[in-house]
Amino acid sequence: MNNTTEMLKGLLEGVVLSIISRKRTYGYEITKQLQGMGFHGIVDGTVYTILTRLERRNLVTTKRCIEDNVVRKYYALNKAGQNELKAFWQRWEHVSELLNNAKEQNNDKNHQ
Amino acid sequence: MNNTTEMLKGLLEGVVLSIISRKRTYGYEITKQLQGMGFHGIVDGTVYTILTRLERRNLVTTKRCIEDNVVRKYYALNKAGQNELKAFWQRWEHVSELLNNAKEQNNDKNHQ
DNA sequence: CATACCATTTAGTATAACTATGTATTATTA
DNA sequence: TAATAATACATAGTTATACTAAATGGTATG
Repeated sequence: MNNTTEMLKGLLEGVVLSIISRKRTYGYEITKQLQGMGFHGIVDGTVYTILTRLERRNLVTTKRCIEDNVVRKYYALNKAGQNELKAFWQRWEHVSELLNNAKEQNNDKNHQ
Repeated sequence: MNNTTEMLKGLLEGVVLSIISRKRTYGYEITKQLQGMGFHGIVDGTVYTILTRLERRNLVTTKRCIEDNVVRKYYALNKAGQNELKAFWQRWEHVSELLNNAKEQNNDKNHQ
């Protein structure tokens, strides 16, 4: 496990919600998108556990479809998922502001 | 448990390191400082578990002192702790950039 | 026909924050 | 002075999340 893992807790799920909100998609593609967005260490197993969780919490609708000649499980946000995504970004705004303030204070101390 | 808890995982420890780096301090005071910085839900039990962890990992030096007529356990960063703090802010820079990019993409989708 | 890629599932592990409770001392105040 | 609040620390147990690792099966390609 790399040292950014703990920092991703509570964040990765939100990013996955965000990806699904853009267009209906499926696990394997989400994994590739995350990697393309810079989340390099994330493997498919991690994404599938998040998707299972989102489904269990009724934040997404799912549908198995055949596309490009393969069976895929497609995910889309329902209303509760959209609300959760909105709430996630609000939490992020709040928490990242607190962290950036803390970092500022840290810099002040080290440069005066 | 409130819904920012998971988001604080991997962050709170870094903020505590940051607080200790400013001046030698102790658990109870760190708790009050965190609350003053906007981390309102954090209680002393949480802070003490973090401090125990930092000690176990040899990131801090500790010393029991009598000040203001009470016994306190004072913490200070050692060299490893300073390095860890530096690495923590680097991780934060990296992860927060990824998250802000994801948020941007999310906004793009919703406003065009 | 072997290999790589696409696609999903899940049991088990590690870690971190939180809950809840207990202990003990010092300060305040009714 | 007895009760209460505030200061200060410790820790066992709970919950939640990301990760590991292994398994399954289909499709494309050389």
